[in-house]
Amino acid sequence: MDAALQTGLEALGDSTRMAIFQKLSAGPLAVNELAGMLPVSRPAVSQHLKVLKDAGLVTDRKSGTRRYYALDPEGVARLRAHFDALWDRSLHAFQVAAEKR
Amino acid sequence: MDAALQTGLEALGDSTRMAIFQKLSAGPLAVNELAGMLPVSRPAVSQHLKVLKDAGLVTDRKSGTRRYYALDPEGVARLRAHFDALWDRSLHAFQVAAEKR
DNA sequence: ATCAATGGTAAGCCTCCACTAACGGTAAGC
DNA sequence: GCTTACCGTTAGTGGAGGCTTACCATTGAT
Repeated sequence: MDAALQTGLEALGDSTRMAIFQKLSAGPLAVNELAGMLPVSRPAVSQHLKVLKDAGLVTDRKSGTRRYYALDPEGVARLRAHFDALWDRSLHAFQVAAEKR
Repeated sequence: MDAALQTGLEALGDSTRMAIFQKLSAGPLAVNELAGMLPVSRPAVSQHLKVLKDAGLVTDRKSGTRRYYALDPEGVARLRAHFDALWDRSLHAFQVAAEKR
């Protein structure tokens, strides 16, 4: 199958990680700020961010004692391409089946 | 948040369900046929199909003793729309952040 | 009516993983 | 120096869910 697609899916499959992703889609945020918006502790957020970073969906930038996380547009675009291909294949197959009638 | 997006994500987040989705993208299949292609038992496939059906990604059609499952183009299109909106928001936010520099 | 084929469901097990608590580490301010 | 703020990591735990086994229902064939 497609490893990148599967990795991205598993990364966003968890609801908390998806929430983090949504928050970051509004702009960069520090770990504490993220933890303040979510019903989980700060270490949990840290761990989720690690997963998102390993999946190439997020980048981090250190600023003083704080560390800001932001979406990685390259990783997002790559994942989007995989999804688009998946949708196309799926809907194309349905189109063929419909015409065969 | 967006419940439909979250439901669809959790549905496809599992690797086995994703595999089922991929198989069905080639055309309708019966439960036994799906189980034969996958390293899990038939009941497991049935349970996964139930989840996919509840998420609106799959439809079932009874034919004799067999039950054929197929992708639901409407549900797929709906999920795709949510994803597209998510990508757009994400990349737009990055664009804004880049111009602000 | 009996049997085979197909599949949905229940119960139980077991693994995985999300989460917290505790610790250590680094940077800024006093 | 000391303290405060912020963060990553580890160890341990609890719960969620994926899987199998067993059972039952339905359909079609003999």
